[in-house]
Amino acid sequence: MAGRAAEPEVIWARPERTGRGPKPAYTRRDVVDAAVRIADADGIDGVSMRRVAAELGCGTMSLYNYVPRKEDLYELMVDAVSGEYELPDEPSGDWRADMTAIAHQSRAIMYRHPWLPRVMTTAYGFSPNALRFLEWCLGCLTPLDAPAGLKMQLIAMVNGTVMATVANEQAIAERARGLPWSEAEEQAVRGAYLMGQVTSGRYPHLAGLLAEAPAAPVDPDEIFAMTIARLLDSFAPPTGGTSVTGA
Amino acid sequence: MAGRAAEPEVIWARPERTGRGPKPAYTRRDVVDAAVRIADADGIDGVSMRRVAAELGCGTMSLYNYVPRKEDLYELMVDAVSGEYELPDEPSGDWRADMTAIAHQSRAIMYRHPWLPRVMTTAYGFSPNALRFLEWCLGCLTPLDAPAGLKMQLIAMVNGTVMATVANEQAIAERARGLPWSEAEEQAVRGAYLMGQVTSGRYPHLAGLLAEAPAAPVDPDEIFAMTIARLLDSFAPPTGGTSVTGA
DNA sequence: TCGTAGTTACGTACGCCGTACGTAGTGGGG
DNA sequence: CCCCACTACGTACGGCGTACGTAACTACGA
Repeated sequence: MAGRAAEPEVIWARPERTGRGPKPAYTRRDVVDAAVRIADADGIDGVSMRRVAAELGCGTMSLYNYVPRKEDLYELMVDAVSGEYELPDEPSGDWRADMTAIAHQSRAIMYRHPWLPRVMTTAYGFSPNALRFLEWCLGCLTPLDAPAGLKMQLIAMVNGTVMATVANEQAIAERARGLPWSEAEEQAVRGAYLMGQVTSGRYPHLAGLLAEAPAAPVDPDEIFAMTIARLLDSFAPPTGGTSVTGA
Repeated sequence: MAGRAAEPEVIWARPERTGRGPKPAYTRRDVVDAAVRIADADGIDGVSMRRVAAELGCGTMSLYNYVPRKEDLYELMVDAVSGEYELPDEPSGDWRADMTAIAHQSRAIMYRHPWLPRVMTTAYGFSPNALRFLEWCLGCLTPLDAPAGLKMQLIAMVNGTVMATVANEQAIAERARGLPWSEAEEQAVRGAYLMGQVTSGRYPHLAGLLAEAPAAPVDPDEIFAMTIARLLDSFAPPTGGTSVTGA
């Protein structure tokens, strides 16, 4: 008989081995790493059980000894890259600085793994590294005098904002994968349509915006930093000093 | 010969009909509505070309007369439900009120169509209704004295926040679709794992948070309203009056 | 010590999926 | 009026997730 029956369980609670039987050729981590490599290279849709097995050099169905369902593989992938956070031993005491640093780390991780935002909308939960991350964030926020619920909101909003930002920045690139034509063609064709619409006169405000835009070429990093700063301000306005609202 | 060759194009620029030949049995809108009905009922993964055709009562391949690729169907679906925004003829003049109303409409739409957040991370672009929405938002923001780029950031952040919020609230329900067990079992099993971890002592801050939580049962609507208010504050702090920071 | 039960490995097969391609029939424009 | 662009759609291909069966292997209880 093959792997155990499908029953309600969380992948994190399932032991990788029980001790009996032949030694497995790989570890669960090997499988996940292979999947992450494929997703980084070819996008998340390139991750199929057959492809992962090929990458590993084993039979497709052998994977089911390590991972009960593909959904669990996704969760394991998210957890694996969540392990890339480098969290100091102790928070600095400046919660704004700590949260800003965390946000930048999140962004860097999502740039390394552009499939993350998409997968996280379905396969995100309280994985070990998610708990580690959450615990760290709460630690950073101890200096902030606020009820626990508010701290959770802050963390959630920072995360959500980073996700939305990166997803937005990389939308075209990610979408272009597996299209019958190139990314450049896609971008050109979409840009042409947008221009046609805007110059049609039906969207005066939008036209005004686009007319103004080229005058101010923007730096994504700067925008990101400003966005996060503003977000943190909204939870605890900086005591005196200049506002970040203006440009 | 069947439908035209695959070439770079935007679905919005492709005419639905050219005039020649027999009258189509359906409209592009019929196809999209059928897809939306299925997604609402069975989740986005229930939307397959075969299923949509069955819903419509036609052959599978007939759909390709209306929609060149499935990806385009997704974009059409997003645009269709984006048409559910009810936008007055003129902004009220109070941009905070207008943007708050928009955010609540967005949330309502995403509750009606829980698949939206997931699909929007890949299939979102400058569709007609997206342009209409954007134009409206920019109109609402004319009273706000800020550079165009900042207004775009504001709009993007409000949208992103709504998406992240709803996606988070509905994560378990959406994930449970197509699982080999029930949503209740899923939730129970995940809750049990979480409890086990938190009570292990490895996550003191998190434990403290959970100990505090049941004392303050939360109203999602209220949290959402507060989050949006805070977000808007961060772009233009209310002139005098109480801060919304505290709970 | 040894049988056996639990495990690993993996080939085969089923029912889905998106969609390329071919064919038949229809009706508007030159 | 007739041609041909167009609609409708059946068939088929290559891919997917994974249920199930079989064979080899090894740690443990008797």
